[in-house]
Amino acid sequence: MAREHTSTGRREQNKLEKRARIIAAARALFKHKGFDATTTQEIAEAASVASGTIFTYARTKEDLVIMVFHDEMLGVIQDATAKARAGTTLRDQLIAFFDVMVDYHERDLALSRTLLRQLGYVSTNDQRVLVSELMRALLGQLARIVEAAKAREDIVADQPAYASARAAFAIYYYHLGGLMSGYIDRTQFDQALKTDLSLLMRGLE
Amino acid sequence: MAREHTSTGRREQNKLEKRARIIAAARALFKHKGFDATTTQEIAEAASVASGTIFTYARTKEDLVIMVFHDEMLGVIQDATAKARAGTTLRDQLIAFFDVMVDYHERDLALSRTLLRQLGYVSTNDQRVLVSELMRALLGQLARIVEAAKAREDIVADQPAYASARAAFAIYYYHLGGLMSGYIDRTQFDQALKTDLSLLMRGLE
DNA sequence: CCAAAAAAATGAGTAGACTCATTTTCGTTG
DNA sequence: CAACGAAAATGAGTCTACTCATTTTTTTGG
Repeated sequence: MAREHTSTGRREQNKLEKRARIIAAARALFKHKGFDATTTQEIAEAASVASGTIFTYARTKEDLVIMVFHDEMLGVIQDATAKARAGTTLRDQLIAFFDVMVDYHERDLALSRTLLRQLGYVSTNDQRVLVSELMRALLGQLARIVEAAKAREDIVADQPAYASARAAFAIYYYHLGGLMSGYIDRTQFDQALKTDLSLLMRGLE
Repeated sequence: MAREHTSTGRREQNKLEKRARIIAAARALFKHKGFDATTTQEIAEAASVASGTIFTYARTKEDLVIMVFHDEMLGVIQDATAKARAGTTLRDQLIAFFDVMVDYHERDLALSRTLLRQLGYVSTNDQRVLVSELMRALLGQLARIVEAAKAREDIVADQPAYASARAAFAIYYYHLGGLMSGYIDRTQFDQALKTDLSLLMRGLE
């Protein structure tokens, strides 16, 4: 018999459960002891699998960070979207959106730093898929916000919403890196984001 | 007697020479065998120092990548600036500038990937100093290009040049990450950069 | 239900980045 | 210049992420 691609045989079930246990264990340990101080052995123990099993689910220890974030971030994006709705101008909506994201990252700096590091160094295909999914969700929401601004004639309609969302995110991402690496503090971050997004709104010409 | 801060006693000389040897050895080995395949032992041997000595000059193996780039990148920024002069509009100048940078990164993808990774994860103060210096040089040149565009009334003069340079760089940096991580190819990169910089020029409003 | 094959798990072993107690080199001072 | 203290170099040892040959579990086809 031909199986569905996403089958629910015992094998698939076990894999899913085990994967969930590993991610949960990694999340708890990373938050409690920090990324560096947590060993893959500890994660394996906490997840009740052998040490080698970790590496059939994540090629590297860093991959685990991406997995942990993947789940959480989708929720954060939703929160950010909700918060953005309150704003009146597109610029304020974008700032409100990114504000929620930064608040999230500031809750666990060390871990977010590891995430940012990993986002710029995708090594496996599984990882690429997870990151792509996150980025699609994030840019999709931003593009929707931009579309709404077009509809109410807050901005001109002749620019593709997706490119606008991307440019805004690029600006946010750059300053987030500065904040996470300690080049600037939160006040400077807020200021820089405001300045540069205003610039994007008005244009240089 | 009070010594100059940058003294040239034998001790300082030795340190500078040794540092130069280590960086040269690291550069040669990284280019020849790749970052991962090069061991710190090999670098130490090639530089004629003991294995432990490496770590008095670089806290981690990744720090070595920053050191290697620091020297090279200053030259690349000069080349990029020269190339940018040929352009007629600010947008074309920026594209020409970034073009030189990307060409450079494409010559050794694996190493540039490691660099990008490290740029987002500064761990030591020495590293922060080197990166800050690079960024200052880069954004400084970009700001000068923007200033020139203001002078010839290519763009309006009421935006701070530094913020404009920063926003343009943020857009470049975001797409560079996409290129280095394999989410997009060079053609898509060129297209996206063109689109998003045009957006920055014209503004959303 | 029973091989046989395929997929997944296991954990002892390996490799290599990094540490640190000790040794060596250099600068200073009387 | 000799003796002392400080800075730098050393390399044997540690720690841990990751590998891989073997074992266990699951599926499949007859």
